[in-house]
Amino acid sequence: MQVSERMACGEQRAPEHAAARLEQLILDGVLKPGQMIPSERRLCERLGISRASLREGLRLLRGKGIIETRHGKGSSVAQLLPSGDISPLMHLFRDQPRTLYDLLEVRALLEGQSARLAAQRGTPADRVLIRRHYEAMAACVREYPPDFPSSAQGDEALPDAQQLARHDHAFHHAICEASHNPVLVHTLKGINDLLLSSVFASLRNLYHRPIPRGQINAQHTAIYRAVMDQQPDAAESAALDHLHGIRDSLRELEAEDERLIRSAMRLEGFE
Amino acid sequence: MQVSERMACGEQRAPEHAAARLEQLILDGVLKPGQMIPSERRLCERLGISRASLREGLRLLRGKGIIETRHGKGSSVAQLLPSGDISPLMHLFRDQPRTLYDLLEVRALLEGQSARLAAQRGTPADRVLIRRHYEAMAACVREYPPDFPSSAQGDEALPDAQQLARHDHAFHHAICEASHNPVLVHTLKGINDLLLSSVFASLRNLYHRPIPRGQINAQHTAIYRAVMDQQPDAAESAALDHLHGIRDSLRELEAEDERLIRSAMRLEGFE
DNA sequence: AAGCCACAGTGGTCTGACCAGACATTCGTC
DNA sequence: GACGAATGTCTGGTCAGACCACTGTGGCTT
Repeated sequence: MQVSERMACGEQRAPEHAAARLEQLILDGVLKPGQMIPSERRLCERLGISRASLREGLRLLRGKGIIETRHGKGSSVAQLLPSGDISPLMHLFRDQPRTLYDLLEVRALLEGQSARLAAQRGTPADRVLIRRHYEAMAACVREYPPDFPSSAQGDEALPDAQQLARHDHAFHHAICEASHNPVLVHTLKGINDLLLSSVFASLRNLYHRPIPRGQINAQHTAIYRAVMDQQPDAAESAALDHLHGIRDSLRELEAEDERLIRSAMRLEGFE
Repeated sequence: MQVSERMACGEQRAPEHAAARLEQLILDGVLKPGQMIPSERRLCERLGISRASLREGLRLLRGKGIIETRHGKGSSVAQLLPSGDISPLMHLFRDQPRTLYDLLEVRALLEGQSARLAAQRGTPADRVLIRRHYEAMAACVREYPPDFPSSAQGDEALPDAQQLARHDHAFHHAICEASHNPVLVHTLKGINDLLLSSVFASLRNLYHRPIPRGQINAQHTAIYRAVMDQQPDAAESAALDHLHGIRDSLRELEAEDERLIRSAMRLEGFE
C-alpha cells in the first residue's frame, strides 16, 4: 500500500528518499551541525517508512560523513563545515589586518543579497524567527545603562556585550536563512567565522562608544522593517548601509587609535 | 551469539564488515567490474549475517558507486573510476540537484562584484593577464568546427571542450584576481570548486550545443571589454548577464531532458 | 512460429522481536 | 543525609520471516 503512493515521487527508493529528506532538512538549516536528530523509531514513524528502510538511508548518510551515530545515544549532524582549520589561507587572512576590509566588502555583498532574498522569499515562519531575534536584540540594547561607556569596564561590561553580539549574529543569520539559499548561508557563515575568530573582534569596541552603537541599532531596525515588509530593494540597501557603516566606523576608529584595534584583534567577540 | 564472534575483528559493525569484505573481494579481482555478485539471500547466508544488515552494507557500497543494483535482476560491480574523496558538504550539495541554482545564484553575485571591482581597481598588469586568457579562450573557440555538435562525440570532442573550459576558468579567475580582494578570490574559488567537482559538470553539455555557446562567447566578450575599458557598471551587468544566461540555458536544458543532466552530474568536467 | 502466461529468482519493504550500550531515576545501604 | 547499586527506559544494532514488485525464462496456447 505504501509503495504505490511513493512511486509518484520519482525513481527514488524509500531509503534514498529518507536520506534526501534529511539532507534537505540539514541544508535548510532545520537540523544544524552538532545537533541530535530524532531517534530512528521516531523518524521512521514521521517519514512513513519502516525502520529497516530508514536505517539504510541513515547508513548512506553516515557513509558520506553527513551524520554521526553512537550506539545507545543517537545520531547527530556532523560538523561538515570546512571552515574549521583546514585552509592555510585562513591563517593568512587572520594575520593580515588589511584583509579586514576585504572581508567586510565580501560580507556586505552577501548580506545585501541575503536581505534582498529574505524580503523576497521569506515565509511567515522565517519572519517569526527574525522577529524573535530582533526583539531579543532590541531588549538587550535597552538594558544597556545610558552612561555605559564610562560606567564600567571589561569584566562588568563584557557579558552584556557578548550577549548582544550573540543576538546580533543570530539576527543576521536568521535573515540569511530566510533567503532559502543553503549555499549563501554556508558561504556567509564561512566569512563570518573568519571575521569572528580574528580580526572582526575589534568591532566589539564599537559597542563601547555611544554614537556608532545608536547608528548600528538604527540600521538593524531598517533592515528588520524592510525584510518584514517584504521590500527587497530597501532590504538590500539597508543591509549595505549597515555594513558600510561598520566599515566607516572602523576606519574612523582606526584612524583615531590604531593600537586599540591591534590589541582588540587578538580577542574574541563579535560585532 | 553472532555478535561475540564478530567483536574480534575490531569496532566494525556487521554492515561495514560485510561491505569491507566485498570491497576486498573486488580489489582482489575475485569480483570483476561488470560481473554480477551473488544474490542477497546467498550472500547473507555466506557471511553469516541477516539480510537487513547485509542490505545496509550493500547500500553503503552503492552510495560509494562501487556496485550497481537493479530491481529484479541483482547487483553487479560498477566500472570503477578513480575519483578523489569528496567532503560531506559536497555530497550534500551534489545529491540535492536544486542547489545547482543556489550555487549559480551565489556565483553570479560574486562574479558580478568581481567584474565590477576588476574594472574599477584593475591595474595594467591585471589587464595584460586578462587579455592573455581571453585571447587564448577566443582562439580555442575559433578552432571548433562549425558543425561541431554533430561532427563528433565523446572521445573526440572532449579534449577541446576541456581545454576551452580551462581557459574559460582562467579568464574568470584572472578577472577575480584583478578585484584585488583576496577574500573574494578565495570565496569564489570555493564556490567554483563545488560546482566543478559535482553538479556543474552538467554545464559541459552547453558547449555541445551551438546556440548557448555563441551566447556565452558573446557574453565573455562583453565582460572582457567592460573590464578592459574600466567601466564597472557595464562589467557587473555583463557578468550578471553571463551567469543568468548560463542559468537560463541550464533550465531550458533541464526542461528539455532532465535525464541528460542527471547522468552528466555524475561525470567530471567544467562549464 | 508468434504470442501469451505462469513460475521462479531477484531486490525492495515491512513487521515484530530481541540484544546491547547509555543515561536518569530510584532504592537501599552506610 | 550521602553515596553506590539496582532498575527502567531511552537509544542504536541485529535478526527472522513474511510479503510485494520486478525480471527473465520456459512452456503453453493460438
